[in-house]
Amino acid sequence: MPELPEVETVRRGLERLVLGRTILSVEVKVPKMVKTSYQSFLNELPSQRIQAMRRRGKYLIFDFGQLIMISHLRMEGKYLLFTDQVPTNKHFHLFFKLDDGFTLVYQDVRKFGTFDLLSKNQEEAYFTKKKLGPEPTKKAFKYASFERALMRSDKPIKPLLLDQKLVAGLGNIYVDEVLWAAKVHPETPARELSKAAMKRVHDQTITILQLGIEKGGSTIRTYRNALGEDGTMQDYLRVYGKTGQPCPRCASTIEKIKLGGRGTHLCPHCQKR
DNA sequence: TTTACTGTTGCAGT
DNA sequence: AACTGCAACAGTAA
Repeated sequence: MPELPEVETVRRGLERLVLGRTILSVEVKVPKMVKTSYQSFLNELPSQRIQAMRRRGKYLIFDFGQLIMISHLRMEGKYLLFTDQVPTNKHFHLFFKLDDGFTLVYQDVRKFGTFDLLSKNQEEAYFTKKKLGPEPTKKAFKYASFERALMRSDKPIKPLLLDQKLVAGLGNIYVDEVLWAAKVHPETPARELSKAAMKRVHDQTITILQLGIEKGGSTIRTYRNALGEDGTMQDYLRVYGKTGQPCPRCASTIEKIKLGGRGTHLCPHCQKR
C-alpha cells in the first residue's frame, strides 16, 4: 500500500476501530517479519492495550504506553479487521485477537513488512539510527536546511527525495507527482537546481502529501475491505501511471524512464534538466 | 515459458 | 562516507 498518505489513512482507520482494545493473543505465521526478539513479541503483546495509534513517516506505531510496536507495510502490507470467523488466506501472516471479539489481521503478499516491539524510550533512537528526516509539514520540514542539503549533493533529485533522510514520507508515486508539479526533471543533480526550483520541490512535497492524506490515499492495485483502501487520490495523479497520455499542463506526451531502478514518470516539456 | 515490473528498505559490494 | 545494485517475496503482464 503505502506512502505516507496511505499509512496515515490506515492509522486513522485503526484509531477509529481498535483504539482502546487489548490484545488477547497473537499468532505469527512468518516469524522473520518480526525484527526484534520473536519470543518477546509473542510473550509480551498479549495483555497490551492500544492506547494510541501514531505514525512517523511511513512507519505505523501501535502505542501501548510502556511498549510500542512499529509496523512497516513496505510494498503491500495491509490491515484487515474481522469479526467472528477469519477466512483462510495464504497471505494473512499475523493475527491479533482483540478483547471485543475482533481479529486484526496483517496481510502482505510479498512478506516484506516488518514488526519491531520496543520500549517507548527506544523509539527516538530507532528513527535516529535510520536517519529519518522530518515530517512533511510546514512546521517540521524547514526550507533552509533542505536547501543546504540539496546544495551539498550531486545525486539526482528523485532518489535523494526517496531515501527519507531529507524528508519522510515520499515514495515512488508521490515523488513523481511532486517533481512534475515543481517542473523539475527527476535526474537533475540536486545542487544544480535553482533556488526557486528547490523551493517549489519543498512546497509541493508538503502540499501533495497533504492532499494525499485529505483524499484518503490512493489505491492503485485494488483490493477490497482492507483498512485505508477507499482513497481517491488516484483520481488526482497527474503523471504517475500516465505514460503515453497528455501532460495536464502542456499536452506533451508523458514519458516513463528508469531512474535508480525505479519507474519514473515525467513530462519531457515541463521538466527539463 | 521467460523476463520485467511492482506504492520499500537495508545490506553488500566498491 | 557515499554511492550502486540487488535481495527479500509473490503475483501479474507482456
